Amino acid sequence: MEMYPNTLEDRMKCFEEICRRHGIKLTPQRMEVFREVARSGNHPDVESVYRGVRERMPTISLDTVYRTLWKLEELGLVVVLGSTRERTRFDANLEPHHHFVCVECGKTRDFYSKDLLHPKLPESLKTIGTPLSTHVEVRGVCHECRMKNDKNVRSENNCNDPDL
Amino acid sequence: MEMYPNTLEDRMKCFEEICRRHGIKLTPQRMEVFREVARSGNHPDVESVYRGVRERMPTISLDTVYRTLWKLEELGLVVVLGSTRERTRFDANLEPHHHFVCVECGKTRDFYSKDLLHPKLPESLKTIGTPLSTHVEVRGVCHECRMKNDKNVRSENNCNDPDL
DNA sequence: TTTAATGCAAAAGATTTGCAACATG
DNA sequence: CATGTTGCAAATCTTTTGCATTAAA
Repeated sequence: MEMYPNTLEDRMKCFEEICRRHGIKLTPQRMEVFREVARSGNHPDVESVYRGVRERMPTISLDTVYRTLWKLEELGLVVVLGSTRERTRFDANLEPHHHFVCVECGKTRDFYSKDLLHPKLPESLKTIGTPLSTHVEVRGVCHECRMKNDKNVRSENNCNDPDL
Repeated sequence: MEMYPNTLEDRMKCFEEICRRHGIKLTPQRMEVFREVARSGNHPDVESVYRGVRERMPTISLDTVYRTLWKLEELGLVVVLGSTRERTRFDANLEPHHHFVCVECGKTRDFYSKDLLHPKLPESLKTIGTPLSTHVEVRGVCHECRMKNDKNVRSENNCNDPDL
């Protein structure tokens, strides 16, 4: 049974631990940026984080906030909501469907499943609102990337690889 | 049993029908932009659509593509992938969870469900790739907005509403 | 003929980058 | 001390807007 840090205090500990482990410097700016995201349950955007941190640290710059947030994501300490760094994309497929997103190449592929269109939602949702539709996003590695990776692994170990 | 237009031809028909129904002018630019999205299975971004359309219509401007795509979305003819027009947002909650997104106010709230973390995925996924994790996004109306709406409806019908 | 849509150019936003000064490990 | 990090300003990239012109219904 895994445990996740869910108090602000635990999250800060986890943050410091991981920075140390990665040889990443523990600067006051980083601590404040992380604290700001960690204590907010609201999925803040960059501006909100910036505003929040500035109250305690008025000299911090916006680009440091950007850099820090991406660094935190890289370290797996925060997660990006919605479609990450990508541009807006459009889909004319109106048939209800789901998406498989490849974590390597970022490509999104459609798939269909009747079961997933109306899954059993938990009771706790009742306290939040009235559901209208459900969409499932599966993250994974697509076969295309899988094959590419296999090839690269081979290349690393084999100096006779014809592709080199 | 609903039917969705899944051939390019059907989609074009549907598009023309809906434009007419909404009194929206059927310009060559709009037709080309829609055709470009409709025929591509790749969830193209704005630039791709622009490039694609320009091959047949070299004078079209990028802002027309933007305007048209948003108009198509408004008409329900295309769907936006990922987190729409919003900014990037961050989340320090690492515990696996799902999101309830309010279609009115756009706010995202977390919810938890063990069942949804490992739902039964369809066979068809095997042809796409190897799943690592699953995330469910429920769209609906949150109670907050629901109440706001109720109030507005009341206001419209009641000139004595104390809030007016 | 009326009204909405287009193209252009400029503006506005969001995010990134180069670089010198600075702070952490 | 060495290296990674910061702040600033400028650059870049994406998206939106005002306006005169044009085209659809």
